[in-house]
This record gives sequence, C-alpha cells and structure tokens, in this order.
Amino acid sequence: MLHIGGARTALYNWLLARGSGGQFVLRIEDTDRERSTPENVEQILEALRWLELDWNEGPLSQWERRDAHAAAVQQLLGEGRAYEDEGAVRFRVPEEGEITFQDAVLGDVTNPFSAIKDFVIQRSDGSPLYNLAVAVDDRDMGITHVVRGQDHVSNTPRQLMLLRALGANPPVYAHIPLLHGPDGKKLSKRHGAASVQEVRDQGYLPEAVRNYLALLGWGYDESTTFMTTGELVERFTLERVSKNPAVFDEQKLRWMNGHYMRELPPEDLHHRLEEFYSRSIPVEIVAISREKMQTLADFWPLAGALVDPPTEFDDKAWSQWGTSPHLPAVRSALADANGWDPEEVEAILRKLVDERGVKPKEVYQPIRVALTGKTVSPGIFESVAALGREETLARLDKALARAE
RNA sequence: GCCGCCAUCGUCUAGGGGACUAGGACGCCGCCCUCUCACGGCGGAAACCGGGGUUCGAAUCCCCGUGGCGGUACCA
Repeated sequence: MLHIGGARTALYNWLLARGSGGQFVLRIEDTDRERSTPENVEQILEALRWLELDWNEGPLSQWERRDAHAAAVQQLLGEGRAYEDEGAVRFRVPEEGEITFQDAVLGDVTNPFSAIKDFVIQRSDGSPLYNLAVAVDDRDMGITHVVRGQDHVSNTPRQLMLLRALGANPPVYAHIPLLHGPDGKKLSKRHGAASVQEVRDQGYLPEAVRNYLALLGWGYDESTTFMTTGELVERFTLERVSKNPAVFDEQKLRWMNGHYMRELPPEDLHHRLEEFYSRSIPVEIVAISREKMQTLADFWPLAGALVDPPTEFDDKAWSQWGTSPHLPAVRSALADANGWDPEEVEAILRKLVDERGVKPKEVYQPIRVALTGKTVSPGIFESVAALGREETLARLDKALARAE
C-alpha cells in the first residue's frame, strides 16, 4: 500500500531527480521494519510503476545494512560521541546552544539543544534506530537531497548531528506539507481514496493522478493546471512548494481525470477500458461514451447496457417511458431504414418527431429505455447506430412485447 | 507542559510593500447548448485568523495572541 501522501512525496523526489539531469540521488524514506519487508517494498514499487515513476531499487536499509549501522555506532562510541545506557546506545547531545538547518521549502529551522535529549541510536538488542540508520545510509549512498513529509522536521536536527559526527556532508533537506483529510485532520482511510492502489481501482488514470498530486502543495504559476510529465519535470522546483498542509479533494481529481480521458486517443481509451474491465468491449461504444465519463469505472454504468443487453428494466424508467405510444412507429421506421449510421438514424428519428409533432424527448427517451433499460446512456442516435440494426430491432421488439 | 512548523474563497492555489475594488482552478448557483447524462460557453456568490506595530502605503515585513499540525519513544 502506497499512501497518497507517500505517492506525492515519491513524485516530488522523482521530478527533482529527473529535473536535475541525474545529479541528485534520492532515497525513498521508508525504513519501517513492518512495512519494509521485500513484499511490501514490491507493492510500493508496483504502485510507483503504475504512476510511471521508474525507480532504481536500493537496499532495504534496516534489513540489509545492519553491519554498516553497527560500525557507525562503534565509531561514535569510540570517539565518545555516544555512550551505553542500560544496553542501549545513546548519542550525546550538547547541553547548550542550538542547531540550525536550511530547509529548501521552510527556510531556516532552528532548534535549541535543550529541547533534544540524548537519543537512542541502537537498541539493547543491537538493532539500529531510524535516525541512525538514515544518517548512515545518507552518507554511504551519497544522498544529496532528502525530500520527505513535514512530520520529519524535528528528526532533522538529530540526523544532522549524526551526520556531522560521522564526518559526512549533510544533504539538502526539503520538508513538504502533509496531506490532511476533509475534516482538517490527518488523512486516513475513512476519508476515501487513501492509497494509490485504491485510486487505480476506482478508475483513475495515472497521468491524471500524477498531475493532480503535483498540484497538491505546489503550483507553477497563477493559471496553469494541466501539465504533461515532461512539463512537470521541467518546471518543478522546491522553492515553489507550499508550506501549508493540503486536503485531498477527490472531486477535483475526478474532474481532472475526465479531462485526461477526453484527451486520450480513442484507441488508447478503448485499450485502457478493456484492461480495466478485463474483457473485450466494442470500440464504437467506447467512442460514443468518451465525453460522458470521468473515470474508467464510469463506463459500465453509462454504457454497459450497450455492450451486454440489459437483464432488467429500471422501474421508474419503465413506468415513465416504457409504454410510449410512439415506440411501434419508431420500430417500423427504423426497420425501413436504408442505411445504418448515426446520421441516417438521426434523420429517421427527427422526421418521426416532426411528423408526430411532439417534443424530441417524447420519442428519444422511450427508445433509450427500451434499448438500455435506463434513462441514461450515450447519445441516442449513436447508441442505435452502434448497436446495429438487428440488435436494435430485437430490443425494441422485446420492449414492445413487455409493454402489452 | 516543552520544542518546532504553519495560517488567502468550502477545497487546491496565485500573491513575496503600491499593478489587489485580492487572480486562476475544483465544487456550488444561474443562464445558454441539448434526446438522457455529460462536454462546452457565459455570468454569479465565495477568502487575506485577530490585535498591535513599521511605512506615505501591508494580504505581503516585525511582534503578540489565537488556531491547526508535527515532534517530544529502545516508532518510522
């Protein structure tokens, strides 16, 4: 599971690394012993792959670099920078003074030493703690930039002290704002789309998610909203990252996703829908649904009845339109059609509307209900054309029979 | 409690002393388009947390307050 906030952090890291032309070396900060099992890391990498963020997998810090961490602790112990305390090892923090670091988004952050206790860097069982592990890893892996959530700001002085004690050049730190739920509190599962996996299953496009995530806590100028990944890479800078926490707004993501769906070449959209539903879908039906969807998951409720015949009729829809007196005339007019394309169908139906002197809706809605069982579908001319003459007439007959 | 960070429409944000009667976007409301649902077009309501300073002039700088968040672990 890759939390949406984590995905945004990963995206910022990625944009920065790409934008630097390979000069920056970054690391996904996730040394959680529970989550950092190989399986869980694979899940995270899979989520990143879906977002199309290629990532060079490195070693799993606390699982695979124990020797390096232990050696660093020994070094600090030997130099008197750390001491043993009931089996655990603590780093010695000065009594007086303060420590300042420059943050690429927050500016200077200063902490008095008096607020930092001597902290444990190695447990009594010999395992390293987070602050020690990342400091050693940053040094050994030549990390140049650490971009992470603001929940890490107060860890930074500790890591900085460690880094200095270990004789390493500290990286550039950038703490990006946290994501909050709609209630203003920390984002949690109950707030809806919380993980990349869920967002994917809800039918969002990776390019839309990327674009949206980039804009949560960062903006390019006063009006640009849609940006390709290339533009994002080119334009992204830490200086423009906001200091304020953001709220994940699914409605805006939906809107943005709809835009990306409509931008997609029809064949591409068709392919993604078939992939999403794991089944084949007629390309014509996808084509006529394009303007009406915001997510891939919107397709079936909208046009599924055109793909597979409806098994039942919506009660309200049927009672309002199902027994329309115009239906028999529609049936025979269509049966006499010379051709079968949207234009031809439209001509026939418009003529019928004209002859009967009724509102277009009086004729079109009954057809829609007869064909799909519902009052919502793609355009009626396009739907009829896509269904084909035989299927259309068969469905009309079925509805006609039912009406008796 | 202590330490730190933050504070512009409901939401994401633009703004870095005069261009601000505060701009854009989502959402919302109205109108247009219209065969449903949408798309699209046009218009509208909607914000600088409060109080002191500094300055000819503050959303922008400083201080205080308030509020939110984070940390204060042999969690990450």
